[in-house]
Amino acid sequence: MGDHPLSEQDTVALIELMFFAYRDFVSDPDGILGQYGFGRAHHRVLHFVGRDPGMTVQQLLDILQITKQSLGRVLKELIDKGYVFQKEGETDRRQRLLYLTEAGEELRQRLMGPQMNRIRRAVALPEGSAAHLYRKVLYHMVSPANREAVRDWIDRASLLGEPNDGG
Amino acid sequence: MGDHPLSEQDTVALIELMFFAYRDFVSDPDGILGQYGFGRAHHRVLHFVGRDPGMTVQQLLDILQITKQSLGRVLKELIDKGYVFQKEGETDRRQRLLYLTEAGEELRQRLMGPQMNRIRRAVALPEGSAAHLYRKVLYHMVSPANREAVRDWIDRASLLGEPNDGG
DNA sequence: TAAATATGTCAACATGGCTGACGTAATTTC
DNA sequence: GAAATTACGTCAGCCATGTTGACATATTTA
Repeated sequence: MGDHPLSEQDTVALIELMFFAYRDFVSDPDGILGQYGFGRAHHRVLHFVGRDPGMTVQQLLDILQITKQSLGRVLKELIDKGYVFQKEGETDRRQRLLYLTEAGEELRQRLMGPQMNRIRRAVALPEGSAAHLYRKVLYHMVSPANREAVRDWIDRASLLGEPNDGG
Repeated sequence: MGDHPLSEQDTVALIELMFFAYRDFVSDPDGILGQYGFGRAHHRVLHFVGRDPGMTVQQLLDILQITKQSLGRVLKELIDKGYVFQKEGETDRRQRLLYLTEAGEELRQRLMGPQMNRIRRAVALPEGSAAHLYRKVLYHMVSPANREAVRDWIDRASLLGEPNDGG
């Protein structure tokens, strides 16, 4: 069971579904972002900073895997418009620890809402453990070299646990 | 079973895995594309034209959901470099039906290879019907308004079935 | 004290989206 | 048969977001 590889046809269908699903998945927040003059890059920053308040700029760069120059632009805009603020590190004063303002956390929740609904609907299938399998499959889609970082992130962020949600 | 919604934590983990997985999934072909002076947009065109040879420009636009101007640029490059060619429609001579050249089909296969491997590895889990569930979940990630088009595409392309592979 | 680290910034460039406008050939409709 | 619509192409300019390379500053580490 699950021993022989997936057929060519089924595999191609999954490749294409990856394209279609991601396309629609990221379309959810786009309309909202437009109202603020933001783009997807801003969304990513809001999301990850909100998940791990006090993270360093370097940690964010590692997660996003973009250059600091790319990050710089969107981060500056988010700070200027009052959605993110920085605090000097206590142990290491070179660091500029990242936090969301109240407006930032509100926006983050607003952006996450439709994506959570979409995920929940997609996973709410009759076949029992769809969510578990789906998660496992997506995890194995991540490149082996990145899996430890991703696992660490998910585990850590889960421990931190939506700080502004559970109180 | 699967009755109550997914927990906040689990849902957020899936949202993030969607980001990480897609990021790495599309990274596979990027290196190859660079050798040809192409980008992801070229890949999409190669893929879908190869899946449905003789498709019209408008059909391709509907699949990709981009403007004809955006498509125009990459399509022109693919034609100029000899990976795609056009044929006047027989019943409607306004149409420029799209086909891959041999080089185009070769490149398409080369780009698809690592993604197929990645999908197969990700889906080859002990839990029996992982592939089926994963596909179902991804399908339900597509916006309802787009599901009929996506289902039609997958079904039709599956019927056409990788023309340059099975003979 | 010297080297490495964390961060910021300036400049230039590439990709791939977008809108708006215009043109041509072919088909369809009235 | 004239008019409207359709399929496609193209020019021009704009925007978002990625890139590289270079340089500066403050702080920590060796």
